[in-house]
Amino acid sequence: MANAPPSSAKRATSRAAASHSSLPLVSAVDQVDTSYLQTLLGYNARRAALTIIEGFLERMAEFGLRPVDFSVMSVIQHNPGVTSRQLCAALNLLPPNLVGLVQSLEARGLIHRQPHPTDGRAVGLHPTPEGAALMQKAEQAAADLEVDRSARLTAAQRKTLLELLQKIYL
Amino acid sequence: MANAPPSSAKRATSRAAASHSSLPLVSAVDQVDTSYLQTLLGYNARRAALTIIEGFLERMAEFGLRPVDFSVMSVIQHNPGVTSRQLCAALNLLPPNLVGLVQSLEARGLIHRQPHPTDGRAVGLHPTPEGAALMQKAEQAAADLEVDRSARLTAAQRKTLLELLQKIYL
DNA sequence: TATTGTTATACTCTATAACTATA
DNA sequence: TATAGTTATAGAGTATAACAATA
Repeated sequence: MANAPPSSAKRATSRAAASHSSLPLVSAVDQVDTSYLQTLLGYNARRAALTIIEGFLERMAEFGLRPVDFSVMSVIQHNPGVTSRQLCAALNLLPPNLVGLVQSLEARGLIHRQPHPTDGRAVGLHPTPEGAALMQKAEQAAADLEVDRSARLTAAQRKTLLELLQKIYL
Repeated sequence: MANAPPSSAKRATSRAAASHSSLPLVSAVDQVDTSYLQTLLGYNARRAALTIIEGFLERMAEFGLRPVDFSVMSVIQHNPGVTSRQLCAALNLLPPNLVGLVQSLEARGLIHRQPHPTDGRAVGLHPTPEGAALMQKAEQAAADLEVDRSARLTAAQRKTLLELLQKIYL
Protein backbone atom coordinates (compact mmCIF):
# COMPACT_ATOMS: atom_id res chain seq x y z
CA MET A 1 0.00 0.00 0.00
CA ALA A 2 1.16 3.51 -0.63
CA ASN A 3 0.20 5.35 2.52
CA ALA A 4 -0.63 3.13 5.47
CA PRO A 5 -1.13 5.32 8.50
CA PRO A 6 0.65 4.31 11.69
CA SER A 7 -1.10 1.62 13.68
CA SER A 8 -2.96 3.30 16.48
CA ALA A 9 -4.98 0.63 18.26
CA LYS A 10 -5.54 1.69 21.81
CA ARG A 11 -5.29 -1.29 24.11
CA ALA A 12 -6.16 -1.63 27.74
CA THR A 13 -4.48 -4.45 29.57
CA SER A 14 -6.46 -6.33 32.17
CA ARG A 15 -4.19 -4.75 34.76
CA ALA A 16 -5.68 -1.39 33.96
CA ALA A 17 -9.17 -2.72 34.43
CA ALA A 18 -8.60 -5.12 37.31
CA SER A 19 -7.75 -3.62 40.65
CA HIS A 20 -5.11 -6.14 41.72
CA SER A 21 -1.49 -6.17 40.60
CA SER A 22 -1.19 -9.50 38.73
CA LEU A 23 0.34 -9.12 35.28
CA PRO A 24 -2.14 -10.09 32.52
CA LEU A 25 -1.27 -12.96 30.24
CA VAL A 26 -3.30 -11.53 27.39
CA SER A 27 -4.29 -8.02 26.53
CA ALA A 28 -7.75 -6.75 25.69
CA VAL A 29 -8.52 -4.39 22.83
CA ASP A 30 -10.03 -1.06 23.77
CA GLN A 31 -10.50 0.65 20.42
CA VAL A 32 -10.45 -1.45 17.25
CA ASP A 33 -8.01 -0.18 14.67
CA THR A 34 -9.20 -0.59 11.07
CA SER A 35 -6.74 1.89 9.56
CA TYR A 36 -5.08 -0.78 7.44
CA LEU A 37 -8.33 -1.87 5.77
CA GLN A 38 -9.12 1.76 5.15
CA THR A 39 -6.16 1.94 2.79
CA LEU A 40 -7.75 -0.63 0.46
CA LEU A 41 -10.02 0.43 -2.40
CA GLY A 42 -12.10 -2.75 -2.26
CA TYR A 43 -12.89 -2.41 1.43
CA ASN A 44 -13.90 1.22 1.14
CA ALA A 45 -15.91 0.74 -2.05
CA ARG A 46 -17.78 -2.18 -0.54
CA ARG A 47 -18.55 -0.42 2.74
CA ALA A 48 -19.69 2.70 0.91
CA ALA A 49 -21.86 0.73 -1.54
CA LEU A 50 -23.54 -1.22 1.28
CA THR A 51 -24.23 1.98 3.22
CA ILE A 52 -25.82 3.64 0.21
CA ILE A 53 -27.84 0.55 -0.69
CA GLU A 54 -29.16 0.33 2.86
CA GLY A 55 -30.76 3.74 2.49
CA PHE A 56 -31.89 2.86 -1.01
CA LEU A 57 -33.74 -0.25 0.20
CA GLU A 58 -35.68 1.76 2.78
CA ARG A 59 -36.58 4.57 0.43
CA MET A 60 -37.55 2.32 -2.49
CA ALA A 61 -39.65 -0.13 -0.47
CA GLU A 62 -42.54 2.23 -1.17
CA PHE A 63 -42.22 1.40 -4.87
CA GLY A 64 -41.48 -2.28 -4.40
CA LEU A 65 -38.14 -1.86 -6.11
CA ARG A 66 -34.90 -3.39 -4.91
CA PRO A 67 -31.64 -2.08 -6.33
CA VAL A 68 -31.52 -4.49 -9.26
CA ASP A 69 -35.23 -4.00 -10.02
CA PHE A 70 -34.60 -0.28 -10.13
CA SER A 71 -31.61 -0.66 -12.43
CA VAL A 72 -33.49 -2.96 -14.81
CA MET A 73 -36.57 -0.73 -14.89
CA SER A 74 -34.41 2.33 -15.40
CA VAL A 75 -32.59 0.82 -18.36
CA ILE A 76 -35.90 -0.31 -19.89
CA GLN A 77 -37.33 3.16 -19.30
CA HIS A 78 -34.43 4.86 -21.09
CA ASN A 79 -34.04 2.12 -23.71
CA PRO A 80 -37.51 0.86 -24.67
CA GLY A 81 -37.21 -2.34 -26.67
CA VAL A 82 -33.99 -3.47 -24.99
CA THR A 83 -33.54 -7.25 -24.83
CA SER A 84 -32.71 -9.44 -21.85
CA ARG A 85 -29.25 -10.12 -23.19
CA GLN A 86 -28.55 -6.44 -23.59
CA LEU A 87 -29.72 -5.83 -20.05
CA CYS A 88 -27.44 -8.55 -18.74
CA ALA A 89 -24.46 -7.12 -20.59
CA ALA A 90 -25.17 -3.56 -19.51
CA LEU A 91 -25.77 -4.35 -15.83
CA ASN A 92 -23.44 -7.33 -15.44
CA LEU A 93 -26.26 -9.75 -14.63
CA LEU A 94 -26.54 -13.43 -15.52
CA PRO A 95 -29.41 -14.40 -17.85
CA PRO A 96 -30.94 -17.04 -15.55
CA ASN A 97 -31.18 -14.50 -12.74
CA LEU A 98 -32.95 -11.98 -14.93
CA VAL A 99 -35.76 -14.30 -15.98
CA GLY A 100 -37.71 -14.25 -12.74
CA LEU A 101 -37.07 -10.57 -12.30
CA VAL A 102 -38.53 -9.72 -15.71
CA GLN A 103 -41.48 -12.05 -15.15
CA SER A 104 -42.18 -10.28 -11.86
CA LEU A 105 -42.07 -6.83 -13.44
CA GLU A 106 -44.38 -8.03 -16.21
CA ALA A 107 -46.79 -9.60 -13.71
CA ARG A 108 -46.93 -6.27 -11.89
CA GLY A 109 -47.86 -4.55 -15.14
CA LEU A 110 -44.73 -2.39 -15.18
CA ILE A 111 -43.34 -3.71 -18.46
CA HIS A 112 -44.61 -5.62 -21.46
CA ARG A 113 -42.83 -7.74 -24.03
CA GLN A 114 -42.98 -7.35 -27.77
CA PRO A 115 -41.38 -9.50 -30.42
CA HIS A 116 -38.03 -8.15 -31.53
CA PRO A 117 -38.42 -6.50 -34.96
CA THR A 118 -35.53 -8.33 -36.60
CA ASP A 119 -34.47 -11.21 -34.34
CA GLY A 120 -37.04 -13.96 -33.78
CA ARG A 121 -35.14 -15.30 -30.81
CA ALA A 122 -35.14 -12.05 -28.87
CA VAL A 123 -37.92 -10.21 -27.06
CA GLY A 124 -38.00 -6.45 -26.62
CA LEU A 125 -38.84 -5.09 -23.17
CA HIS A 126 -40.97 -1.94 -22.99
CA PRO A 127 -42.29 0.09 -20.08
CA THR A 128 -46.05 0.25 -19.68
CA PRO A 129 -47.58 3.67 -18.89
CA GLU A 130 -47.84 2.45 -15.29
CA GLY A 131 -44.20 1.40 -15.28
CA ALA A 132 -43.09 4.69 -16.78
CA ALA A 133 -45.09 6.65 -14.19
CA LEU A 134 -43.67 4.56 -11.35
CA MET A 135 -40.14 5.07 -12.58
CA GLN A 136 -40.60 8.80 -12.80
CA LYS A 137 -41.49 8.84 -9.12
CA ALA A 138 -38.74 6.35 -8.26
CA GLU A 139 -36.08 8.32 -10.10
CA GLN A 140 -37.17 11.46 -8.28
CA ALA A 141 -36.85 9.59 -4.99
CA ALA A 142 -33.40 8.37 -6.05
CA ALA A 143 -32.42 11.97 -6.80
CA ASP A 144 -33.56 12.98 -3.31
CA LEU A 145 -31.55 10.15 -1.85
CA GLU A 146 -28.46 11.35 -3.71
CA VAL A 147 -28.82 14.73 -2.09
CA ASP A 148 -29.14 13.21 1.38
CA ARG A 149 -26.34 10.75 0.80
CA SER A 150 -23.88 13.34 -0.39
CA ALA A 151 -24.68 15.82 2.36
CA ARG A 152 -21.08 15.60 3.49
CA LEU A 153 -19.78 16.09 -0.05
CA THR A 154 -19.67 19.22 -2.13
CA ALA A 155 -21.14 19.09 -5.63
CA ALA A 156 -17.62 19.01 -7.04
CA GLN A 157 -16.61 16.18 -4.72
CA ARG A 158 -19.67 14.20 -5.70
CA LYS A 159 -18.83 14.61 -9.38
CA THR A 160 -15.22 13.61 -8.73
CA LEU A 161 -16.35 10.51 -6.84
CA LEU A 162 -18.58 9.39 -9.71
CA GLU A 163 -15.79 9.87 -12.22
CA LEU A 164 -13.21 8.01 -10.15
CA LEU A 165 -15.57 5.08 -9.50
CA GLN A 166 -16.25 4.81 -13.22
CA LYS A 167 -12.52 4.63 -13.87
CA ILE A 168 -12.55 1.47 -11.75
CA TYR A 169 -15.32 -0.51 -13.39
CA LEU A 170 -15.76 0.90 -16.89
CA MET B 1 -29.89 14.55 -9.73
CA ALA B 2 -27.58 17.44 -10.35
CA ASN B 3 -26.07 16.70 -13.70
CA ALA B 4 -27.91 14.10 -15.74
CA PRO B 5 -26.31 13.98 -19.18
CA PRO B 6 -28.60 14.04 -22.20
CA SER B 7 -30.04 10.68 -23.09
CA SER B 8 -28.07 9.32 -25.98
CA ALA B 9 -29.34 5.83 -26.69
CA LYS B 10 -28.66 4.99 -30.28
CA ARG B 11 -31.56 3.07 -31.70
CA ALA B 12 -31.84 1.20 -34.91
CA THR B 13 -35.36 0.69 -36.14
CA SER B 14 -36.20 -2.55 -37.84
CA ARG B 15 -36.43 -0.55 -41.04
CA ALA B 16 -32.73 0.10 -40.90
CA ALA B 17 -31.99 -3.58 -40.49
CA ALA B 18 -34.64 -5.03 -42.77
CA SER B 19 -34.31 -4.38 -46.45
CA HIS B 20 -37.97 -3.70 -47.20
CA SER B 21 -39.84 -0.47 -46.62
CA SER B 22 -42.53 -1.43 -44.08
CA LEU B 23 -42.59 0.84 -41.03
CA PRO B 24 -41.70 -1.05 -37.85
CA LEU B 25 -44.21 -1.24 -35.04
CA VAL B 26 -41.50 -1.44 -32.40
CA SER B 27 -37.94 -0.24 -32.40
CA ALA B 28 -34.86 -2.20 -31.46
CA VAL B 29 -32.08 -0.87 -29.25
CA ASP B 30 -28.66 -0.68 -30.82
CA GLN B 31 -26.52 0.70 -28.01
CA VAL B 32 -27.79 0.49 -24.45
CA ASP B 33 -27.73 3.84 -22.68
CA THR B 34 -26.86 3.61 -18.98
CA SER B 35 -26.00 7.28 -18.58
CA TYR B 36 -28.79 7.85 -16.07
CA LEU B 37 -27.62 5.10 -13.73
CA GLN B 38 -24.11 6.47 -14.01
CA THR B 39 -25.27 9.62 -12.24
CA LEU B 40 -26.15 7.63 -9.09
CA LEU B 41 -23.60 7.07 -6.33
CA GLY B 42 -25.06 3.73 -5.31
CA TYR B 43 -24.89 2.26 -8.81
CA ASN B 44 -21.31 3.37 -9.35
CA ALA B 45 -20.13 2.32 -5.90
CA ARG B 46 -21.69 -1.09 -6.28
CA ARG B 47 -20.29 -1.70 -9.77
CA ALA B 48 -16.84 -0.55 -8.69
CA ALA B 49 -16.90 -2.66 -5.53
CA LEU B 50 -17.95 -5.79 -7.43
CA THR B 51 -15.24 -5.24 -10.04
CA ILE B 52 -12.56 -4.89 -7.39
CA ILE B 53 -13.82 -7.87 -5.41
CA GLU B 54 -13.78 -10.02 -8.55
CA GLY B 55 -10.04 -9.49 -8.87
CA PHE B 56 -9.62 -9.92 -5.13
CA LEU B 57 -11.31 -13.32 -5.19
CA GLU B 58 -8.97 -14.59 -7.89
CA ARG B 59 -5.81 -13.28 -6.27
CA MET B 60 -6.70 -14.42 -2.74
CA ALA B 61 -7.82 -17.94 -3.71
CA GLU B 62 -4.18 -18.90 -3.23
CA PHE B 63 -4.49 -18.07 0.47
CA GLY B 64 -8.00 -19.47 0.88
CA LEU B 65 -9.26 -16.07 1.91
CA ARG B 66 -12.50 -14.51 0.70
CA PRO B 67 -13.04 -10.80 1.22
CA VAL B 68 -14.64 -11.13 4.65
CA ASP B 69 -12.08 -13.72 5.79
CA PHE B 70 -9.37 -11.28 4.79
CA SER B 71 -11.02 -8.40 6.65
CA VAL B 72 -11.50 -10.47 9.79
CA MET B 73 -7.95 -11.84 9.76
CA SER B 74 -6.58 -8.38 9.10
CA VAL B 75 -8.40 -6.86 12.06
CA ILE B 76 -7.26 -9.72 14.31
CA GLN B 77 -3.72 -9.29 13.04
CA HIS B 78 -3.68 -5.59 13.85
CA ASN B 79 -5.76 -5.97 17.03
CA PRO B 80 -4.73 -9.18 18.81
CA GLY B 81 -7.25 -10.02 21.51
CA VAL B 82 -10.19 -8.41 19.72
CA THR B 83 -13.57 -9.98 20.50
CA SER B 84 -16.25 -11.23 18.11
CA ARG B 85 -18.55 -8.37 19.07
CA GLN B 86 -15.86 -5.83 18.37
CA LEU B 87 -15.20 -7.44 15.01
CA CYS B 88 -18.89 -7.30 14.15
CA ALA B 89 -19.12 -3.64 15.08
CA ALA B 90 -15.95 -2.70 13.20
CA LEU B 91 -16.79 -4.59 10.01
CA ASN B 92 -20.58 -4.31 10.08
CA LEU B 93 -21.13 -8.06 10.34
CA LEU B 94 -23.87 -9.91 12.22
CA PRO B 95 -22.72 -12.11 15.13
CA PRO B 96 -24.36 -15.32 13.87
CA ASN B 97 -22.55 -14.98 10.56
CA LEU B 98 -19.19 -14.56 12.23
CA VAL B 99 -19.38 -17.76 14.27
CA GLY B 100 -18.72 -20.21 11.44
CA LEU B 101 -16.12 -17.94 9.97
CA VAL B 102 -14.11 -17.78 13.20
CA GLN B 103 -14.47 -21.53 13.73
CA SER B 104 -13.11 -22.10 10.24
CA LEU B 105 -10.12 -19.83 10.81
CA GLU B 106 -9.41 -21.59 14.11
CA ALA B 107 -9.72 -25.03 12.51
CA ARG B 108 -7.17 -23.94 9.91
CA GLY B 109 -4.76 -22.95 12.67
CA LEU B 110 -4.74 -19.30 11.67
CA ILE B 111 -6.13 -17.94 14.94
CA HIS B 112 -6.54 -19.15 18.50
CA ARG B 113 -8.92 -18.07 21.24
CA GLN B 114 -7.98 -16.99 24.72
CA PRO B 115 -10.27 -16.08 27.59
CA HIS B 116 -10.86 -12.35 27.82
CA PRO B 117 -8.78 -10.94 30.70
CA THR B 118 -11.66 -9.07 32.33
CA ASP B 119 -14.94 -10.28 30.80
CA GLY B 120 -15.84 -13.90 31.35
CA ARG B 121 -18.42 -13.82 28.59
CA ALA B 122 -16.04 -12.66 25.90
CA VAL B 123 -13.25 -14.48 24.05
CA GLY B 124 -10.18 -12.77 22.65
CA LEU B 125 -9.07 -13.69 19.13
CA HIS B 126 -5.35 -13.86 18.43
CA PRO B 127 -3.38 -14.70 15.31
CA THR B 128 -1.19 -17.80 15.45
CA PRO B 129 2.33 -17.53 14.01
CA GLU B 130 0.96 -19.33 10.94
CA GLY B 131 -1.92 -16.88 10.67
CA ALA B 132 0.37 -13.91 11.05
CA ALA B 133 2.71 -15.25 8.37
CA LEU B 134 -0.20 -15.91 6.00
CA MET B 135 -1.57 -12.43 6.51
CA GLN B 136 1.79 -10.84 5.81
CA LYS B 137 1.77 -12.54 2.41
CA ALA B 138 -1.92 -11.80 1.85
CA GLU B 139 -1.52 -8.13 2.69
CA GLN B 140 1.39 -7.91 0.29
CA ALA B 141 -0.79 -9.48 -2.40
CA ALA B 142 -3.54 -6.99 -1.57
CA ALA B 143 -1.05 -4.16 -1.97
CA ASP B 144 -0.09 -5.52 -5.39
CA LEU B 145 -3.75 -5.69 -6.32
CA GLU B 146 -4.21 -2.07 -5.31
CA VAL B 147 -1.46 -1.09 -7.72
CA ASP B 148 -3.05 -3.06 -10.56
CA ARG B 149 -6.55 -1.87 -9.77
CA SER B 150 -5.60 1.79 -9.67
CA ALA B 151 -3.54 1.65 -12.85
CA ARG B 152 -5.91 4.19 -14.38
CA LEU B 153 -5.70 6.45 -11.35
CA THR B 154 -2.90 8.70 -10.21
CA ALA B 155 -1.69 8.36 -6.63
CA ALA B 156 -3.50 11.58 -5.78
CA GLN B 157 -6.73 10.35 -7.39
CA ARG B 158 -6.51 7.09 -5.47
CA LYS B 159 -6.09 8.98 -2.21
CA THR B 160 -9.02 11.24 -3.09
CA LEU B 161 -11.19 8.24 -3.89
CA LEU B 162 -10.44 6.61 -0.53
CA GLU B 163 -11.26 9.81 1.31
CA LEU B 164 -14.50 10.42 -0.53
CA LEU B 165 -15.68 6.83 -0.01
CA GLN B 166 -14.99 7.12 3.70
CA LYS B 167 -17.11 10.26 3.83
CA ILE B 168 -19.99 8.07 2.65
CA TYR B 169 -19.83 5.22 5.15
CA LEU B 170 -17.92 6.52 8.17
C1' DT C 1 -22.41 -23.72 -35.18
C1' DA C 2 -23.66 -19.74 -32.28
C1' DT C 3 -27.05 -17.07 -29.71
C1' DT C 4 -31.59 -15.90 -27.01
C1' DG C 5 -34.32 -17.11 -23.51
C1' DT C 6 -35.40 -20.47 -20.23
C1' DT C 7 -35.47 -24.28 -16.43
C1' DA C 8 -33.54 -26.49 -12.68
C1' DT C 9 -30.45 -26.35 -9.19
C1' DA C 10 -26.70 -25.44 -6.02
C1' DC C 11 -24.02 -22.43 -3.45
C1' DT C 12 -23.02 -18.26 -0.93
C1' DC C 13 -24.34 -14.35 1.61
C1' DT C 14 -27.27 -12.10 4.76
C1' DA C 15 -30.95 -11.71 8.23
C1' DT C 16 -34.03 -13.06 12.40
C1' DA C 17 -35.39 -15.47 16.57
C1' DA C 18 -34.15 -17.71 20.50
C1' DC C 19 -31.07 -19.94 23.77
C1' DT C 20 -26.79 -20.06 27.56
C1' DA C 21 -23.65 -18.12 30.29
C1' DT C 22 -21.85 -14.15 32.39
C1' DA C 23 -21.92 -9.01 33.72
C1' DT D 1 -31.74 -6.51 33.02
C1' DA D 2 -28.21 -6.31 29.51
C1' DT D 3 -24.45 -8.30 26.81
C1' DA D 4 -21.23 -12.07 24.43
C1' DG D 5 -21.39 -15.94 22.00
C1' DT D 6 -23.95 -19.44 19.88
C1' DT D 7 -27.60 -22.38 17.28
C1' DA D 8 -30.98 -23.07 13.91
C1' DT D 9 -33.12 -21.46 10.06
C1' DA D 10 -35.03 -18.62 6.49
C1' DG D 11 -34.43 -15.64 2.70
C1' DA D 12 -31.95 -13.13 -0.90
C1' DG D 13 -28.37 -13.07 -4.12
C1' DT D 14 -25.35 -15.36 -7.35
C1' DA D 15 -23.49 -19.28 -9.97
C1' DT D 16 -23.27 -23.39 -13.48
C1' DA D 17 -25.22 -26.86 -16.67
C1' DA D 18 -28.36 -27.99 -19.98
C1' DC D 19 -32.32 -27.48 -23.07
C1' DA D 20 -35.57 -25.57 -27.15
C1' DA D 21 -36.12 -22.17 -30.67
C1' DT D 22 -33.97 -19.27 -33.90
C1' DA D 23 -29.92 -17.03 -36.40
